[in-house]
Amino acid sequence: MDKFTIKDIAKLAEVSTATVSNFLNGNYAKMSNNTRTKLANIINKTNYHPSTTARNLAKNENKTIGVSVADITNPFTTPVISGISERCEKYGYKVIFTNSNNDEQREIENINRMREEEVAGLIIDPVNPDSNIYNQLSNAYTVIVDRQPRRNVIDTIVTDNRDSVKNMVAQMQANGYEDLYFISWPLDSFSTRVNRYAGFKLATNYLDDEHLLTVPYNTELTKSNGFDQVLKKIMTNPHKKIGFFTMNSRVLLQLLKSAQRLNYTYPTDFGVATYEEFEWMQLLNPGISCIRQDSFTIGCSAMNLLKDKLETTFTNEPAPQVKVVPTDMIIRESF
Amino acid sequence: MDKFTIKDIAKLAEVSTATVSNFLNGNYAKMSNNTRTKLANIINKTNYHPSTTARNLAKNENKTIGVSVADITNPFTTPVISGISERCEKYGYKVIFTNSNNDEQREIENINRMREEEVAGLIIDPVNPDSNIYNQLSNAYTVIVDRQPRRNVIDTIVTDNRDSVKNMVAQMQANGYEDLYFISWPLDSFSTRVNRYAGFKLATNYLDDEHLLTVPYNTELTKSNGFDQVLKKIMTNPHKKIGFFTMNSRVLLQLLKSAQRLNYTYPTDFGVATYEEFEWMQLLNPGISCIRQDSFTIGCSAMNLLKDKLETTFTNEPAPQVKVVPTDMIIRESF
DNA sequence: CTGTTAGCGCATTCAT
DNA sequence: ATGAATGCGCTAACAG
Repeated sequence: MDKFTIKDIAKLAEVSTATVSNFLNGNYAKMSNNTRTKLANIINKTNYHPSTTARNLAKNENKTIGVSVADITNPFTTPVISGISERCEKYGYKVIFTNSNNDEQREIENINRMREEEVAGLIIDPVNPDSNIYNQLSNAYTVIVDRQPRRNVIDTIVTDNRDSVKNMVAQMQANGYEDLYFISWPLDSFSTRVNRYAGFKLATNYLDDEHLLTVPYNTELTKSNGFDQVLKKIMTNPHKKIGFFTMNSRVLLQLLKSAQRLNYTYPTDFGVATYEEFEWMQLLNPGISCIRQDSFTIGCSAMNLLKDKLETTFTNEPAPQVKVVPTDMIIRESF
Repeated sequence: MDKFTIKDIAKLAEVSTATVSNFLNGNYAKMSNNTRTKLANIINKTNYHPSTTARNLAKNENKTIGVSVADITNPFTTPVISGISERCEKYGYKVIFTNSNNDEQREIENINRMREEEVAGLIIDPVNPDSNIYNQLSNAYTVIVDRQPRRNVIDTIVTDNRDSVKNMVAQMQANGYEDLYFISWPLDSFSTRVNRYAGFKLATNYLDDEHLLTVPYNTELTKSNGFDQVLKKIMTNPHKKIGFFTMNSRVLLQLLKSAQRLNYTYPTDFGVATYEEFEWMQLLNPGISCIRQDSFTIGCSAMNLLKDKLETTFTNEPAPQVKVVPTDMIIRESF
């Protein structure tokens, strides 16, 4: 590629490198209009571009932020990345990505690698938000998205998990559904799942966990995994209108597949609603009521917040905050 | 973060910075075993990490590669990125991402920005592979994926578009389907679409384009856009078994939605197969026969190739090649 | 307004 | 086997 340096430009323009540097940094006050236009011309003609590497070294700063995502194949992730990228571009940051592939060890390595490479800030979609690797990270330069740590030491951007579920389930109740079930992958301590379930309990007032149904994570849809039995048992219990809320679209897929095998249909035999919305849901007839989360906005918010933290100097560090991004409730004909 | 430099380490170990540098670069031959272990200890204890920025500047190299994707929300893209990332990690490259959002202008800006930032190489999933921006790029440091330029000047990794469609359609013919249609977004000059259609014609030997049905790009599934009429007309033509091949999953969605509205079902009223496979297809009953492409491998191959190009010095530049990544044909019950 | 100069953190001859 | 010196391309005082 081009081999021009600031020296070459200085020589061509018959000025010093300092003047060129000033020009590059927009300090036009420090030069005559004459040299300013001359420089502009030369730089334009030579197609010269300052080396970011050298610049970073000299200024001892690095305008790149590092992103670690838990699982890039998770459809939730893509819009988040998209939001982050767009923001970074706008703010003049570069962004480097790593994928943990749901592997906690891998995540640790990735984060460490990025830190060693002196990124200015970190945005993390954590595999396990309660991992203690985050304790070594400073809230001054990192933001967590999606999954929320139990002990909050770092700013976190999450979607409205609890209240949106609560509202949707309340809606189901308003439509006469009395026997409600929350279907989810194992809750473990994933805040997304836990909070969605919390919303469910808030609406239903169930005291125990009898209405929490779990299906195994990442299983083949073609196999029943015993869920068929569970479903069958529930469905043969005829006193009340039965409704299901699924924790995400892949769980919904499990439920529908199971129902298909057992020949149950909605909204006749049961009502259903889900967290998440995807294009393929439009194929389903009747349409599925769902909670649409705005992942793109989550990405944007994360970067906005990070930029603020990076570029403002606080006299005293503010307490870590949790920002909740609102969702849309889409009502269709599934209950 | 840490403020240790190579000087500090040198001082602590009572050696010169040169020795430390040699240690860091694995030139153990140039020092005694004694200083080697001493250095190892100190570096370990101080948690010192050399500055990649300074290193890059000194060596005048930059181990990061730039990736430009046409549309990050395209489900094809995610596994490609995943493959690239994984490879980069393995080979010790960093990777920076940009999203063109299907905007050619934006893509140009992104690519230029990355070039200015002195990335070592470029992997491009192009918005418009025939754009002349690629003429300014050297085949020495760039690889194109997915969409294939008509005039090939840069190495390209694509999925097996033509032959896999040909084979699938031949399969449909073997099952007795005689009136076959290829449904696609407008072909324009997108190589993916063009090549898939070429495969279709190869199998069917249709001479004209009467059996090419196009649906508008990115439309709401809930609207018919006139496709319902087209479908209806075809379906009322009863002499032969009718079969459809859809160019990708989103087009499949269009077809199925339309069929749903008109109350046609497969494989009774028509047979169908599609390019691409996604998880939600498992919901469809009967199952849809499809061509599964290995996007992850495409990403890996792209990075493999790029690494080769970057790290080997050619006496004479080899001619640009097109690498075709094979697909899987999944036969289910949709025809 | 413009030029001189001393770093930024590291790699790399060339001596010793 | 080790060290001193020089430079990578740029920025930021400080002089003038």
